[in-house]
Amino acid sequence: MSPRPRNEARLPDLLGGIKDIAWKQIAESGAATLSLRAVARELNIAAPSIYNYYPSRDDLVTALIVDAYNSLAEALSESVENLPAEQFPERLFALGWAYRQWAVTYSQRYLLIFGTPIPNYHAPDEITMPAAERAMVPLVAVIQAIFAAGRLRVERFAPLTPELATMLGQWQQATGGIHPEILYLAQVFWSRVHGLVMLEITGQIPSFFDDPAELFRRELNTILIQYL
Amino acid sequence: MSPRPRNEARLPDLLGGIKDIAWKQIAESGAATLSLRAVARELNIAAPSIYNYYPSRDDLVTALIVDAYNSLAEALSESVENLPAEQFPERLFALGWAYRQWAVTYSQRYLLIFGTPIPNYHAPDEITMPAAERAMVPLVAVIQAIFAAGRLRVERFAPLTPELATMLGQWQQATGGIHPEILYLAQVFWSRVHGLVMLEITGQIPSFFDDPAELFRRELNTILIQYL
DNA sequence: TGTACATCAGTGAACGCGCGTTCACTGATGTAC
DNA sequence: TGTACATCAGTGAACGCGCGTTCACTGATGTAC
Repeated sequence: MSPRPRNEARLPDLLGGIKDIAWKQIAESGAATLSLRAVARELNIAAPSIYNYYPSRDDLVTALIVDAYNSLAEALSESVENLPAEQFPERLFALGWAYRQWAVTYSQRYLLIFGTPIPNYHAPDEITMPAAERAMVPLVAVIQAIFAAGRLRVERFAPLTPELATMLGQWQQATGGIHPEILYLAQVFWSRVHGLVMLEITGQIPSFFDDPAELFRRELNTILIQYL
Repeated sequence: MSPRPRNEARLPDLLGGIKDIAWKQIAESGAATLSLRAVARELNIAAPSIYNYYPSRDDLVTALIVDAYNSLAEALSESVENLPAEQFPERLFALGWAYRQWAVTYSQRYLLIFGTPIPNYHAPDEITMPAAERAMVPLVAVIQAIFAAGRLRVERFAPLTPELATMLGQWQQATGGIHPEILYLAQVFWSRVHGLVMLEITGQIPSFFDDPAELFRRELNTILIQYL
């Protein structure tokens, strides 16, 4: 006797609906206060129903985190897909700009993946880390292309210490041979963009900056001058 | 009839003790889960006693935030106070290094002031913002000294757009005339340092970096090459 | 085609928990005379 | 010096709240014959 298939038509799509409402509530008051009961309430559903879809609150949070990384990865990919491959500065700028754009638009998603870890929640690394790595792929690809074209001005950076070279070597092996300087520059490009975005999202940019985007634009342009 | 003075000797210093335990608990499990009852429990004190010292949980949090900013400001000041005034690169490096050092040592304090805002807590800007600005003073001072010595390589940065110039001009007025480029460079120096530190503290640096300090060192040295 | 039956998504009550805050109190302390 | 008294830091009980999770259930659905 085969198990009866779910009657998809009978009921609203709860699997998706739960996540939709969860995102909505996260957008309103942050991930730390996300509660199954509040989600159920807004769905006009009994709280235990959610357990038919997610075995626990933490599993729902994990699913949301993965979705957030995928959403970011997609935004980054899209930002460069229509730019000619050889327009290096434009591509790098577009990535940085899209990163901030996504972060500002979905600031609570951004904080969910990059902010203070949620109390009493531990992300399962084997699920969460691949998603995080995927989000970095477009950036590494763009920098790799610049490097391959011989346009990356590596000499403008402080020399690689042996210790750092060793660590980057390990990373190189794991990525199937991407040049250490590419990995390094991707990492620090990310950290520079991340730093400004994080300050903006958490409200630490002095209020004189009516439009933090201008600050961001100059920083990105400075990065271009420095990298290429 | 004058009010009776508190009997300081009779009891332990609860005003300080409350904060000490609060810091301890924040260090253990983060600021988001800080609870008056838990603090009282660890102090072997009835929970309502705390209300003799702080009118509400939020006021305690505010006091902690101010302390955290002061602690950071102090660490930054100390890092440069024994360096000769004309050793510009060393001073800038020391500031960045001390920033990371403080952040790594007191990561939960760092997250308290720079991480995801605590849910259902709103910091009173008039208390919190001056403390935050004070923490920036040593950095601005060092960059100002470099600028005054004519050693700041402003031409290496992307040109100032009119919009950004206007915003920096407002900031300049509020600071009593500090040159806009000084303010700008202080802001982006901070954001670069902050970006790497934040990634490290939230566990986003790839695990291949056994010692993220090396990553940080190269970034700081690169900043020095670029700034001076 | 009709009927007995297995499935299982959703339910409502309940458990135990911890929280911030209020309230009337109590009892040691220091003061005024 | 001794005593009546005002002070007020700390107390214990209580309020109302929301949470994650468990449990036995129910009833519409689809299936096997």
